[in-house]
Amino acid sequence: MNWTDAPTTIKLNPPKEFNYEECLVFLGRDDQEILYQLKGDDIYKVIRVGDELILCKIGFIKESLQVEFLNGFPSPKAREKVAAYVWEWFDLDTNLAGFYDMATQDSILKEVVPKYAGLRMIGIPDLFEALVWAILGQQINLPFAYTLKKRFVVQYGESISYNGEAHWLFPSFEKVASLTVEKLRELQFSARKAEYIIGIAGHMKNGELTKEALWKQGDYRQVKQALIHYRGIGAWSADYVMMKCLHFPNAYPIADVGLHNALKPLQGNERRPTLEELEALSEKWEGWQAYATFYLWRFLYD
DNA sequence: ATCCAGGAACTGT
DNA sequence: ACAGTTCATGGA
Repeated sequence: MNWTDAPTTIKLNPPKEFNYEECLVFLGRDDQEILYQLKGDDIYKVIRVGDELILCKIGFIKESLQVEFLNGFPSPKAREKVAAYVWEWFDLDTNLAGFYDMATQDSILKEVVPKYAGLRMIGIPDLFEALVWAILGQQINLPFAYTLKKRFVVQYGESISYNGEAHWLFPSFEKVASLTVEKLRELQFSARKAEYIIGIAGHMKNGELTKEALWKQGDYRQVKQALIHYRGIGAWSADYVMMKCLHFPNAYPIADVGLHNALKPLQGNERRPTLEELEALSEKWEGWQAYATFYLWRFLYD
């Protein structure tokens, strides 16, 4: 992590392949988003460090990501945690040169990837949030999934007020673990999704399910198996979480409808790609499946 | 009205 | 192992 520290503002120096505007396009893709707000070219987001809720204003000035603290003066340790969070959120550890090289040789990616040069994998650093979002997104349209997320966050998350506006934090797994299915049904969660989410929260509350524990499982296949063993997490959700939260470059949600829909026109087809075609693409994209998928989602948004 | 959503578990063979 | 069924509700 390449950053400079100061009491009220920290600066992150991103790698060469970084385009803030492209990242903003992705961040602004849904106006129902509640876990951050865009105002002009600035991003407002609350980040939790221990018991502290730190409201940050993130912008891009002089080739640096600048994070300004709006509610008080976090300790040096807290500032470092915030820097690490933002660094991870924008996936600034990945060197995209290899991906861009590979894309120039690929008949599909070469039509897509250069258009969004500098777009990073905008992640979900919080594991509970990533798992819940994967479950909420299963088999329902995206606008409705955002509606459910919004209700969930407003009902069970914390917020801090700044200039008359509420800034929300994702609910804690401690709190969600003790909810009942009925309480989530009130938000129009299906009974199944409610069970899955409460169950996942319980596994996180007892400490067994953490990012570190998952990484310790070993390679891609082992981590994926470990995730799938939790009720409510199938192959698609496991890959989604490994892509957006655990930073596996070869995570590949092969059953993803968005991925399929993006590939349709790029392959010149009316039909969706077959499983065989998707597996062949995965081999061509080996080591960069997650970024390929992410850029195809971005393509879909155009 | 009908089909599909950024699927997954459950059931029966 | 594999195929069919059920869950649930909003959008097009």
